[in-house]
Amino acid sequence: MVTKAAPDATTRAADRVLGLLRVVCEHDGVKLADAAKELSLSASTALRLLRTLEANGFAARLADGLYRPGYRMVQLGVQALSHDALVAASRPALRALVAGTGESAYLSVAAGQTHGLYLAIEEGTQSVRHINWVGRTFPLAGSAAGAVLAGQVEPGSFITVAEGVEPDTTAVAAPVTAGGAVVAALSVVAPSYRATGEYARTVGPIVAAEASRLFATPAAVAGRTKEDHGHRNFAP
Amino acid sequence: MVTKAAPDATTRAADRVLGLLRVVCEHDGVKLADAAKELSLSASTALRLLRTLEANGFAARLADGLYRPGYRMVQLGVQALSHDALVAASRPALRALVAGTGESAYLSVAAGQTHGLYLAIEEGTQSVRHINWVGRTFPLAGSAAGAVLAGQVEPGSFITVAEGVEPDTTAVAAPVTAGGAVVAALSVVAPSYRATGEYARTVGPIVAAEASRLFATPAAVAGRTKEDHGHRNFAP
DNA sequence: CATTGGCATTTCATTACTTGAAACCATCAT
DNA sequence: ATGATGGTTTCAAGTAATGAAATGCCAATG
Repeated sequence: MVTKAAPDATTRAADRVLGLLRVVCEHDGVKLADAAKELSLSASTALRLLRTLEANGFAARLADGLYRPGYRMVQLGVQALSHDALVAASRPALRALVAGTGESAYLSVAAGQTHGLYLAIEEGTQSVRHINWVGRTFPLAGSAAGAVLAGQVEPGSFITVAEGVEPDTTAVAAPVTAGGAVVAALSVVAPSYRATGEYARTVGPIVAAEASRLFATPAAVAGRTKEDHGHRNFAP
Repeated sequence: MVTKAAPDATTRAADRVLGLLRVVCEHDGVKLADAAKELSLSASTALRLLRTLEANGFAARLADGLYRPGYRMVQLGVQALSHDALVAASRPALRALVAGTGESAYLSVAAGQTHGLYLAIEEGTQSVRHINWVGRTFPLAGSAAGAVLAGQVEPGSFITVAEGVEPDTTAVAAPVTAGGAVVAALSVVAPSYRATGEYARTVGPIVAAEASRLFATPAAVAGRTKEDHGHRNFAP
């Protein structure tokens, strides 16, 4: 059981600097005035806090005057990623999907109301394969993984989307659940020219099985079996 | 030119909460008393700030009472990673290394005084290949990439380490420089049984060439040619 | 069972730090 | 030159942040 933080026991200045950190990371370059406006802060307050982020390496201000994530964010973020239970648990499943289908396999989670985010990737083995990267975001609307993350796919089943948010690709996705909640999507993406005929009917059950198995095999979460991942929700 | 933050223009509470965020992310579970001690804060102050991190999703306190990185850290961290100029620039080089050697290729940066961190990975194409993951840390001492990051390898050349920090592997690494400083290491890691005879003499120059080329080809940093990466230093 | 030690959490008086409005500065377009 | 926009600095006010001390909780031990 995750202990809940007391709702009123936060520190205002700390809240504010963390809010700015989120704003900076969610934009590919944000200017002072926009960051301040987004959090309803005065420009001088936002400037001071952004300077604090800079001094601690969490943000960087480049020549164009825009603030971007600093090296600390990358460093600590990917370290956190590598220790993440969901990502660790997904690795065997992703490898199995590549081995079983030859196509690229992904783990993704919701990131905000409208987008998802790729957290873990195993590339396919074919010469022509879908290419992707950790950290890339995609629209929930119109994508197979998006439908899964929006709760539109029953656990144990799968969805196929051809020519969804990316041209010339066909995606098959299934929900990863923990404690009855959808916490991630497991998906396989192939060039559409290869995803013909019985493709979905062949690949779908494989993806759904791996997704169902993700938190059902104690060995897949070795060392962390006592944690209740149902409370690990990546959506805000 | 990166504008430097004024050294004395930070906000104390914000500094402190960011320091705690760093501490939480650098440990695989830290307890309140240790986090407080590490930053010389009183326990009550640390508790309040850790609760602020929790409330904002940057930290999570699980049943064992230890604080760990929260979903926000993973989410924003990997988004920052995906937008990172160094990682973006390395992608073609990593792919070229895999295409040219068949072995797994990595981009890594220094993370602290004693360790490095894998930021980008392209897996080799062989059935038996080196396996790794984004966010994994490795000791600088005794590793090929570590020697590079410690400045022990001339730009344009390479280093080979057999049976270094990982058994049964041979690593070849070369420095990525920007503005005259070593900002990252590009490396190829193979099972030692394949890295025999002329392996290093064949692979070394390929790695060194790709590393040298990383910030020398305008096309590799499309859209960001105006930034001076020499000031983008990932080491603390 | 009671006691002890270690750690977490709450309380509260103090004041230092945070804040935002206003003034000032810098840049660019007309 | 002027005006608009955005960034930066200044400073007075008061509240938010703080840490010491008290209290609570839990596990280990006798």
